[in-house]
Parts: sequence; structure tokens; C-alpha cells
Amino acid sequence: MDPQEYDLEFFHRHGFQRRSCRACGSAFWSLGDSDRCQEAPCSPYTFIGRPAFARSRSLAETRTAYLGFFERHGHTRQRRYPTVARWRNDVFFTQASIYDFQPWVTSGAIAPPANPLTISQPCLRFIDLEEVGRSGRHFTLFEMMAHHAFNRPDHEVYFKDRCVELCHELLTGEFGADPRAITYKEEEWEGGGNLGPSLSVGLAGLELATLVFMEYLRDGERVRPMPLTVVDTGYGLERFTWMGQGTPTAYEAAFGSIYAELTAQFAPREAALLIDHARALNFMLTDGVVPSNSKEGYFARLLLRRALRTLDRGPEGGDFVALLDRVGRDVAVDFPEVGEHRADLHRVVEAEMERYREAIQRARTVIRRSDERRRSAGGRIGAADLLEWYDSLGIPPDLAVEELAEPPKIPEDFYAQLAARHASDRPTNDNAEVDDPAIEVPAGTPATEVRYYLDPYTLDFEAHVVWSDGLRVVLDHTYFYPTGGGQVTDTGLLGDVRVVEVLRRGPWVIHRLEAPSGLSVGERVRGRIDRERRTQLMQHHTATHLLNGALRELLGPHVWQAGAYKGPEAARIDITHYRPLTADEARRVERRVNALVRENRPVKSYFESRTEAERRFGFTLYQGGAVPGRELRIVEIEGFDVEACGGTHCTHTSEVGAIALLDIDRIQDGIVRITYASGERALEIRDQHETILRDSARKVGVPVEELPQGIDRLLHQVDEGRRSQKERQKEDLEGMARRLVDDPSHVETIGGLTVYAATLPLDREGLQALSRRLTKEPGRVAILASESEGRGFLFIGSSAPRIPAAVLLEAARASFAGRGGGNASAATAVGEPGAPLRSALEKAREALRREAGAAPP
RNA sequence: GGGCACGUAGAUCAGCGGAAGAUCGCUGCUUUCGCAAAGCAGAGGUCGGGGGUUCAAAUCCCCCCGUGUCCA
Repeated sequence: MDPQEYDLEFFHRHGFQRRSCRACGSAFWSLGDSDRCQEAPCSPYTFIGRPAFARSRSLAETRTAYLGFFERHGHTRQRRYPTVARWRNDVFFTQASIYDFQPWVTSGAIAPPANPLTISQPCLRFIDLEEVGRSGRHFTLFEMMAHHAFNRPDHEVYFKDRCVELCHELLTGEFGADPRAITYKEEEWEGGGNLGPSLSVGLAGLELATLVFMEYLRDGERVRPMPLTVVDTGYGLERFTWMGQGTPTAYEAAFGSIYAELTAQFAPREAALLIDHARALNFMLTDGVVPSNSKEGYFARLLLRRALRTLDRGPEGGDFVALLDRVGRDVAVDFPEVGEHRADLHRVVEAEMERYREAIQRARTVIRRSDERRRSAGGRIGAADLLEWYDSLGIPPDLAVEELAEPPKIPEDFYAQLAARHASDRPTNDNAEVDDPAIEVPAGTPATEVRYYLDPYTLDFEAHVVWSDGLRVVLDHTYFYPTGGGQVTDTGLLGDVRVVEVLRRGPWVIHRLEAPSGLSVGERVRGRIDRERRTQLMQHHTATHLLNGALRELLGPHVWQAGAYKGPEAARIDITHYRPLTADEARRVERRVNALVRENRPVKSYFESRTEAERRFGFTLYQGGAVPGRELRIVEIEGFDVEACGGTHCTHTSEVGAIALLDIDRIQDGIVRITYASGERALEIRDQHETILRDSARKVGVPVEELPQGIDRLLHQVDEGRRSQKERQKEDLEGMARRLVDDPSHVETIGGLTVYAATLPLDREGLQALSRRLTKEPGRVAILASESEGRGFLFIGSSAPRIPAAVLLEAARASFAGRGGGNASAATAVGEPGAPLRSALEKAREALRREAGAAPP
């Protein structure tokens, strides 16, 4: 990066010197004369016991001081965003304050909620999980305080100079740091396709903040200026608090009295881990993460299980829910929403704790069994087993070591070895856009005005063609709803040609036609939307909102929509929940939504600024996922549910008609899918079900109410039938065996052995069963043959150890081109029927005479 | 989203190419005033589903379904 980038007027005006750090070699700016940058590991902590800030402040006081400072300097304070980044799909969690404004604001697509602004954003990072509790300064959840400015070419708020000036004033003024002790280290920054200079702010050995100036775009090898430049700062709240208190680690400062309480029972490292994880979980669960084995949920499970393991190693009776609650109350002082759903949060945690206990129980069983088996085989459990256990069964290595009598050593690089096992895992890229590259609407084509937003009832309209390539048509305005938000496309007619699909592409709505239309630009065309389909889609969409609301109401606010689909035949909603709904819950949800339908509540759709909507309704707006745009389209079911949603809705709940739940599946750990139908389809499907019931009852021959018992009886009869058939076969075989034994032409005695030989009308399994009967007593040999489907079967059974069946078979096989084999007690082959088979049978007897004769009893 | 492991009797699991098993539970009998216990006997299995390979598949291969787990 060009050194010019850092050559700020601010530095020169105040007499900063640019030096090179003797330890790390980086260039840095300072007023003092130190030859090292003031960051670990170049400089040691000098503030421990000797705070480098003028006052000792609590976490809350530090936050207030910071935000207050920037408010006084023209910044608008923002409420925190959720720790789960619901407005974007490239990351799970909010890892920095700037994430709140990516990608919509930073790309310039929408205006920031305020400019400049300041915020203290709780962030989650799992990258340094192992360091938490250990390093004295790492957290999984921390607050990133920030001031951001977004500069458009026509409206510059402030950039590097003013930013550093504000930072310096904050540190020296508000926090009373010695101006000569602060260093601003030059560091090139790059991330998410953007890059720019950055300054890392060090004081007394600790990195306190990073000031990033997003200025350039990386475009392959080329770097070009961004149309919008961004001041992206990050100040660690916990570190500021630590700097002010000068405690031995950041944990005393950040966690306060709870930490003191916990260190009475736990080692400091464990106490810090417990509080950190409890704090992170309070935020994650409040923001709607349900622990599971994938995506966001996995991280919640990871934290919870780590905490529980730590708790298990501590003194008896450690109660994680109590700890979670204790930490939650502290957090709720500053973030009241965290305290609001305490009971729900505890239910989620208890469900997950139950699963943890089960997992541990399973683990112990596996360890014990594997150990026994390994030892009886003369070996013992090794480090490789620990790795395998952890990776595939989730058995923590320390637990395994506790359970084993002769435990192996846990390798130092256990987690590195684990990572190596996963090195070849290739995540497949499935978010490849399903964009049809053939659709290329020329730039400059007027945007489509979408009318269905405000008037979902107009289904017959006229509009002008603004672009067409024959099969695809863009109109100046349209009432056709394009696929999106889980609602499928409208269909209908343009002129007299069928519209098979409608798509939204940027500013245009593209109507795809079944056949070329010959429509030309400027032409007026009549559009007619398939009424029945649209009505059904509207009913399904409004029903989805009713269900989502009712599910949150009944099951708790941890329920979030995790996906939805509204088709013409049925609809489904996926929700985050820790177990499938019980039959009773399903019934209650169905009752509730149908009551809401009868209440005939107004459903209002309107546009509102993103900022205002988020302020009024919170982030539960984003049930349907990230929504672009400066203005949000709000769909509000009066007094019940509010969501940002682009779909077509009924204007009153009664238009939904009825809602019937059809199916409830657990589609993933932590995600439940509910399939349902509304309106006409609800009745149709219930009709179908009833017909099926009646038909089934008639076939079974019982009244509908007795159908289950009737089926039980039938199953019982089938069972009986199968049993008696088996019985009959057994008798048949026994009869056949008796006749064989009594018929001298089939029995001979060779070398003290009783030998049976016969050709019988049996299938292969029959031969086997018969042979089994004949060779029950020791010293018997059965040589049995049969023919069916043009093939010959030979089965040899032997209960004479010195005459292995396989040897006899081997002698006979070639004679009938038989393929097969067996062991000492049984052998079988299949080959040619007729004379060859008979000769094979003879060969087997000859072999037997030879073998038995050679070695008389 | 990807990797790995696991689906066998009501429960927990063994078997991992050649004739479906163990333990607990269940039923009956013996013993007991009765219970528990013990002994004896017995019932209980489309070996998750579907394809394939093989003379032969619970066992090997492929696909699907379900469960667990690690990693993003």
C-alpha cells in the first residue's frame, strides 16, 4: 500500500512522527519516542495494575462514555443488530459492526440508517474458541464499538483525517490516555472484495481499536476506487474496560462480580469460559438460534456442550441454567430483550441439555465396549481411536481418557490432526445462481412498475410492452407476481399467449411465454392472471404468516421461519424448534389460526423506511430472510404479526377460509416442517382424507371409528397365516425327511456314515432345510438334487467332520457345470439339469465312498 | 453444505459372505402362604427400505430414508 495513504494532515498538524517498529518492522505514527508499536507482542502490557485510562469504568459505563462521545460529535446512536446475521446469507453471525451494513449500505444500494453513526455491536467469533479463558483477552462474544461514515461522491461525511482525529480525541479526552503513549500502526486491510489502508491503535501494549478505510475494490488483478468509501472502525469494549481497570485479565473487567463469585469454585480459566459461553448463548438464543448439528445451531450446541463439560469437571451440583440466568440478568440490564424470553430460553437449553446427557451416556457405553473388545484382542485404545471417536461420535477426548483403565495420551496437536482429517472436505457450491443467462434485458429499458404490491385483486389489466424477444416480455407495469419469497409464479395470458413463468430480474419483471408472441415495443397488451391459482397462493401466503405467528405464540420466540414454500396445491413452513410438534400442539396451532381467520383481522400491506420499520417492529420482521431495499414492504396482520414480505396477501384473514395442517416432519436437527393447505385446497384435502378413510373402512369391513382395531385384526390374521404356512412347510419337510429315511433306495451306509441321496421337487431353500433335518444327528451326509427353471441344484450337507460338504461338492461340480461352494457342514451349487445333474449326484457319492472308505471310522 | 459413524427381538447390543444370536424384559411351569429370587421351558425378527454382485448377502457395492457426530 502506498505510504501516501497514511500521510495524514492530522498527523503532521499535531507533530506525529512516522517510525518503524523495532520488533515487527511495521510503520507507525506516534507523538512519543518509543521505537516499538504499542501492541502485543512488540510491547508488553504495562497497564496491568496501572491503568492507562484516567478512570476505572464498568463495561456499561465504558459503553455509555464511548457512545456519548460520538453522539456529541454528530453521530447518531444505533441499537444493536442481532448476533445472527439474518439480513445476509454469506455468514451465520455478526462478526463486526460493519456486518450490520453489508452488503446493502456499503455497496451504496441503500442509504445508511444514519450518517455518521455510532453503535456498540455484540459480535460472535469462534475462530479463537480455544483461547477463550486461556489468553486473558479472548471472548466468543464481545462488543465492537464503532463509528461509521459512508461517503458518496456527492456527499462526503468524513474520512481518514477526521476519523483519526475523533479516535485520538476519544482516547485522550474522554478516556484520558496519555497522547504520547498511543501508536497508530499502518496495516493494509482487505476483506470481502474491498481493500484499503488501516490503522491499528495501540496503547500500553494492547491493541484497542482498528480504523479501516474501505477505499478500493479488487477486481481480479486490478484495483480500482470504490464509488462509496467507508469508515469502518472497531473498538473493543472489553479491552477499553480492561484498560481502564488494569485488572490481571480482561475477564475481571468485563465480567465483574460474577467472575469473582465463580472463581471461588472454579479455576480462573474455567470461570471465564463458563461466563463467556453463557453470555454468548444468552445473545444467540435470544436472537433465535436453536442448538442443532448444522449451521448456526451447531455453534450454540458447541458452546453449550463445552460449558457443560467444564461445569461437570467442577464442584458437584453445578447448574448451568442457573448460571445462564445469572449472566442473562446482567446482560439484560443493557440489552432488555435478552431478559424478555427467559422461560423460553430455558426450555430450549433444557431440551439441549437432555440431548447432551444422552450423548454422554452413549459415549460411555461405546468407550467401555470398545475398550473391552480391544483388550480381548490383545490391544488397547490408542490416540487414533480418540480422534476417530471425537470425529464420528462426538466423544470428547478428555471424557474418553477418564473412562479408560489404560488411557492413551491425548496428542498435543489433537485439533490439528482433526483439521487434517477434514482438509479434503470440499464444500459444494450450491448457491450457484439459477439465473437464466439467456435473459438479457438491455440496459436503459424502463423499469417495471409492480402493481400487485398495493392491489392484489386486479387480475385483468392493460399495459405497454417495453421490451420483448418474442418469448419474453417486459411491460411498463404488471400485476403478475414473479416467483419470490417462497411464493411461486403467477400464470395467465398476455394477449392470447400463455404466461408460464414470471421472474424478477433487477428492475424488471419478465413474463415468459409458452409460444412466441410477436409483441413489439410500444404495443398495448391485455394481461389476465389465472384467478383460481392466484387466490390460492394469496390464501397460502397469508396462512403462512398466521401460522408463523401462532407457532411463535404457542412454542415460544425461539421459533423462526427457516424457509417456506407456497404453491398452488399446498404450502409448507420450516421453523426452528427443538422437537417435532406433539399432536396436541398441532391441534392447538390449527385451532388458533382458524380462530384468527374467523376474527377477520385486517391484513395491511404498505411501504415503510427500513430504519423506521426496524425501530417499530424489531428484527423479527425478517422471518422470511434478508430483504433488499431502502424501503421495506410490510405485511401486518393487525394486532398479531408483522413481517417484511413481498408476497401477495388477502386483505382480511377471513379470505383465507380455513387452514388444515397436513403433515409435521423433523427435516433436520432443530428444524420442523409443517405442511398445510388453506382455502378451497384445505377442504379438498380434508375431503380426500375422509374418502380414503371411508374406502379403507369399507375394504376392511368395519365402521370408520373401528378402523385401527380392524387393521390390527387383519395384521394379526396375516401373521397367523404366515405362521401356519411356515408350520405347514415344516410338516411337509418332516414328512419328506421321514419318507427318505424309511426308503432303502435312498439310504446307504458307507464307512459307518449314514448317507441320504435323492432328487426332489424342492427349491434351493427347500433342499437346504431338508438337508438340515437329515443331518441333525452326527455322522450323516445328505446329497440332494432338484431341478427348476431349467437349472439343476445340488445341495450337500454333512454332520461328519471328516467329510466336509464342500469337498464332496468340489468332486461333483464339474459334472454339471455347477458354480458354487460352501463349508464343512453345507455346500451348494447350481448348474445344468437332467443327465449332468444326475451324474454329478453320482460323482458326489463316489467321492464320499472314496473319502469314507479311505478313512474308516 | 460437506466428512465420518450407526440403523439386527419390546430395550441394549454382538455377529460383518456359508444353516439369525446374547443380556435384560415378556409368557408359562417348578419352588413359595404371597412377593422377590433362582431353575426350566417358550413366545418374540420382511437384520431401516430399494436395487446390484454372488451358487449363497444381516454381512460386499450403489441409491434412498432415518439417527448421531465433527467441521464450515
